[in-house]
Amino acid sequence: MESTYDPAAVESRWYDRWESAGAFRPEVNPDGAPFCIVIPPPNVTGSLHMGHALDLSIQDVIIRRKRMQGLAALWVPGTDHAGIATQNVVERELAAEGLSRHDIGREAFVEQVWMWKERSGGRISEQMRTLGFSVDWTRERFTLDEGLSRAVRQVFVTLYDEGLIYRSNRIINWCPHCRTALSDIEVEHEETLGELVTIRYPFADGEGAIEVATTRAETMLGDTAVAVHPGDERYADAIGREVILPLMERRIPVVADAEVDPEFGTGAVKVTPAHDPLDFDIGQRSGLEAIKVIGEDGLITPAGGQFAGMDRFGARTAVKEALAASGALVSVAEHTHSVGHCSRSNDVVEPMLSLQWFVKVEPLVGPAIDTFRNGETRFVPKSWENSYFHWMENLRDWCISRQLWWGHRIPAWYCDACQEVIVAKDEPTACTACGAANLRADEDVLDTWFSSALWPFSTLGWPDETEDLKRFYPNSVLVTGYDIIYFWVARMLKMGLHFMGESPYPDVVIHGLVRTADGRKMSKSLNNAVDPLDLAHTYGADALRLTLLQAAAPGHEVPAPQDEWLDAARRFGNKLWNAVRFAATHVDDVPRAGGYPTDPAPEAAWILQRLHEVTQQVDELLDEYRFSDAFSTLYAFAWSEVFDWFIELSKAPLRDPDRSAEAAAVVGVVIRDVLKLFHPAIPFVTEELWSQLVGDGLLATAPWPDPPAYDLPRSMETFQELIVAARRFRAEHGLGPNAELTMVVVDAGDTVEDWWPEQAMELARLSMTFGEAPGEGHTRLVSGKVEGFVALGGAIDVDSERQRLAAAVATAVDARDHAAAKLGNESFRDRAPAEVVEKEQGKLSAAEQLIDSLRAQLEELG
RNA sequence: GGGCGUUUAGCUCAGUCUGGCUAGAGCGCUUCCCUUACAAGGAAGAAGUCGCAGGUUCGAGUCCUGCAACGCCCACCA
Repeated sequence: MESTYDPAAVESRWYDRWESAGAFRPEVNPDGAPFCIVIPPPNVTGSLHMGHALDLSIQDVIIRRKRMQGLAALWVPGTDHAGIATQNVVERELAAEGLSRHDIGREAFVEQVWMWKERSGGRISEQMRTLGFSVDWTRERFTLDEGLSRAVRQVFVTLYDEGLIYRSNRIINWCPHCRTALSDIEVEHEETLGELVTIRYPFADGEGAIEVATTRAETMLGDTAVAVHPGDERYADAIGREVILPLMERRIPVVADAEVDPEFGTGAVKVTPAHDPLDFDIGQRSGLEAIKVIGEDGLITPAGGQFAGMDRFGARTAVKEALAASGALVSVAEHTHSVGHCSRSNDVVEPMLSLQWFVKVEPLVGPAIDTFRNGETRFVPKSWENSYFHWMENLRDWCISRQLWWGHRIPAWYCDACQEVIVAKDEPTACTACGAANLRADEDVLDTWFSSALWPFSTLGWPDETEDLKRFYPNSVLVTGYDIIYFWVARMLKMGLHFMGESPYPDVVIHGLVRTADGRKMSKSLNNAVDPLDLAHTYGADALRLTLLQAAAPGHEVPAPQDEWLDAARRFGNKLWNAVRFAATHVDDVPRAGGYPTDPAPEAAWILQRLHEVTQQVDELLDEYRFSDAFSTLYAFAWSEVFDWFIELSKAPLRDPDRSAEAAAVVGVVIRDVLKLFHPAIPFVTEELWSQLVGDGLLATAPWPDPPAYDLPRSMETFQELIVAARRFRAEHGLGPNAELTMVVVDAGDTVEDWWPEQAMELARLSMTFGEAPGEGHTRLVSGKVEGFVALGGAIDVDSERQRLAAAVATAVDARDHAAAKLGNESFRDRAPAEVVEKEQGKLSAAEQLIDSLRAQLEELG
């Protein structure tokens, strides 16, 4: 073995071996209970970002541990066709050649996207392999593959037949850039400083006027009424009269509607039913015409009169100027309000009347809430329930049709002869109503999230009754960032409960988003994103994974990996490497599992007991999805107990022919279990080291450790003896911790001559400086047998020793006073639990003793 | 306009649910040590009025109330 660990060389050689051994298939544990995670499918044409690296590292820890625990662990990989995102990418490519998708036509365009998908779609899976994620590639799925498309059509048709999918003319969010409708959550609201324009609408009978305010002046071209609150006395006379719409010179009525807030602005609102949801509702109630003045292209329609053909923002200015010129403009004031932007193109979204397909969500919401209330499903951390409930209870129907070409075609056909709408899984040959043969297929595709919502069961083969579906639905846990709870998690729950009758998973683990050092979201557009593959290249995939896992505390945002942390994680790999290198020179034949000694030497019993405790702790923490705590605990145990302590303690026994076999066995077993415990987090280096130390099969499929507990009387007794002896020794010689004091423990019968001078170096190696007490300073147990001490040398720095003692006295006095004050408090004595009072008394007397001894030492120093 | 989160050492964060040894970790910093798995290492050490103000309690970083700063989410503020 090399003396330093080279991640690049090691990491490149394991993934293929795992895969070809079938290690990631649930079939490796044929008798195990099923355990299943489906991957949140990344965009097929994208590449892995830091958020994926975190999300997938967490899932890999879960799935690898379950696999080692003997469960039939399945992690289903796959990708999402990502409708708008992917279509935009290919359209940009076309644009570079001066073409639009309309130039080449739908069929050719879709073919081009497929080609693009074939070209670049492998990138994600390549990156996942590089980072070591143990998914079952034989079960890989794509949201647009044949099986999932069948699932989508089945769901659509069923929901349509149940009346939960309908087609309707309503106000939707329209992105003029993408030229498609969007759902509510694809709109991002941004606080924007705009203008509040107040306009005077004169009454048609010539007496007076009514003033209305708007932030979108151009929409006034489509006004078909002015509305006021029915109880608003200021406008009681106005209701039922007509006003003249400036510029358009149209007579429009003043109507009453309870939704109008009399407190806002003038209390009168212009009504544009075709371009505002509230206005649309008012229009419905008052039977108003809806005039569409902004088109799908973002330009003013012919209905906009003289402004027709103008861009919507240009029209806003032009309308204001025209209003000013005609004297109808009352005022223009600065006004901050939130403006919707398309989450894909960032273009300003236009509310617009449009004929679209919707999912009626109300009947689906109840079960998706109850599943949490009755404990069938839970969020980890639980605090997400509140916002989830609040959000679910205020849902509006989900607009699912998109005017795109890349996606699942909506399975609807229209008969122009009799206006029949036919929704079916397979294309009908003739109208089911009138028998006409010429049916027109719906041009639109479905929202990408429609197919994602089916992912937990569609990937397992639904609607077919496959073995996988029976075995792995419900899944076991879902891991995702909070940013797609509404997009994805809520919809999976609704669909899973509706179609499978069971929650898709009992646990929903929500982690934070990866933040940059200054706490901002990482994003390509802000140009502050760090490519995880770059970091994996520099520090190793293991280092990246460990760093992310140590940062992932539940309920918190995840700070982006910083160079120092990554470096620390890489150094840990090196430390492990060297520990195994040491062990491998002393140990042969480490068993795959078991091999725990029944009557270990004291230092062995100590580390084995710690191994037992730490394994239990780590198991508990991982069961609670507390990855940061689990791996921090493990890291501290491995480094400061196993490497710094235990390996040092083992050196003497390993050299002693009588004890070396036993010591070697323990070293082998302990380090083997450390490798096992770390394997889910850092699979590459541990697998490599497993091959060096154990060499029996793959670590990836080795059994999870379950080390037994040990009693520690013998070693603890010895440990105490050692400390007592050290103290006595120092007291006798008037030495404090600042003394450069070196001591060793020698076996019974040994004499100084036996050890000195030939063994001087060895003694120095084994010797340690003793602190004042356990926990203060460091004390090492060098041998199970403590018989005496040998001083090899020593000196005291009187000044610093005096300073130290003085500070120690002050601290001890504080402690004593603190304890005394507590004990002097009557209610403390009366009401605190007895053991607490006892402890306090113990503290008091310990402090007093300590003060005495410290003062004595001070005096000795003079 | 609602809701949520955060505020603890120079930096990044645990600890708060379930109140109890004089508050912890990593990194950084100071001193010492290149000795046999590892200098990409080892040993020792300094460093915190736990955001502010009240309250409950024998006892508060932890529970309650208010405030402040920062961040996030939701919302048909015309």
